Amino acid sequence: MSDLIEKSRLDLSAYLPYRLSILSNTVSSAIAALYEQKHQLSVADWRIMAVLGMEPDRALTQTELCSRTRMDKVQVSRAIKRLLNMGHVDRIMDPKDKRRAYLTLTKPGQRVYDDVAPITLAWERAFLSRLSKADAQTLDVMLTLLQTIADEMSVQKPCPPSEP
Amino acid sequence: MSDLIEKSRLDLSAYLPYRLSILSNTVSSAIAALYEQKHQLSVADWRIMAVLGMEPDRALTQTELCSRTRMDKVQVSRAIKRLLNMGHVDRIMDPKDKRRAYLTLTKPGQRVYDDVAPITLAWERAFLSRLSKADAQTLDVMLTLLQTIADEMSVQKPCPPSEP
DNA sequence: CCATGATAGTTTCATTTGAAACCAACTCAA
DNA sequence: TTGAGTTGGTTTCAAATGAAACTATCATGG
Repeated sequence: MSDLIEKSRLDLSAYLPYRLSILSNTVSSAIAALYEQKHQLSVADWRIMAVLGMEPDRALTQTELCSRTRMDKVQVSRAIKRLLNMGHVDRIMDPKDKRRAYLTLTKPGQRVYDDVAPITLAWERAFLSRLSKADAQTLDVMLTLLQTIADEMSVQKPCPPSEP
Repeated sequence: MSDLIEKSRLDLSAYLPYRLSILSNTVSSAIAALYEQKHQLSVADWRIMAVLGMEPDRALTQTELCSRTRMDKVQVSRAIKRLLNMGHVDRIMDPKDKRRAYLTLTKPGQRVYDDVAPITLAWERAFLSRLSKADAQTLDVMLTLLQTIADEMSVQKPCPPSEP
């Protein structure tokens, strides 16, 4: 039997961070398989498109995309470059601030979005349908809680050695 | 309110695979921070050491390490190379089958293991202590279930076009 | 105005990664 | 035997990644 609490020996297969990592990878790659080959999109590319497609009327800057996707600005910059080349997104300069540009999906980009989004949602729905309604709700609450804890426990960066 | 079941619009922040990915990354990097700088170990390196340290008496081949860590053979090969250079693992040829070699932790490797393993376990314990005992058990069961579902849903590779 | 510093985003460069090719050793059937 | 196919593990090469440096623009205090 397995008990997550009382453990004193490190067994990878029972180790929470490892299990989370395996689970996340399994899920991510199963879903990526649904769009990667078909539309030549990387996970980063699709994340950008997913956010842009969510509110088609609202244009976002790269900085906003960073926080929405939790990717860093270099990743976002490169994904945008690819998406521009593929003609999936459009970029218009902010006339008020020439550093910024607003990004939206193009018509073809919208079509890709309209193809992929339902597929990924269907996957999620199929996945969750394997759980009871109660379990699905528990999972939802649990994930939120776990993320909160993880965030709090990440903040503890080692103090820099005090300067004399 | 959030309901994992009834969704028809893709909202990344409520999307299970995305949430899993963020959570896993948050946890992994928090833990990696505990040993990466201190011992110059990558996550792959540490996984190998964790498995080798678990049963110090038993020597494992790289192939066995692959399945225990769920890393592929290239990753394992490179991690082993680094660990050999650092003097943390020892490799002895199988006299019966010259392709194989058995790997174990060296004395210094053991010392590193004995330093790191308790730290990572302590992190996990601290994390889990934020949950009620009941929640921790629920989490354990849930993770096992989710992994089973994810595995099943991954198998469905597209059928190769039938040959005439 | 101008200097200083912050912001938005890009590029560079060294390192890491992944896939596929590769090598060497083994098995087994003819 | 031997030679066709496997298995265990490594190398190669091109593409992905990350950190840090860089460009360009804006904001602000003097």
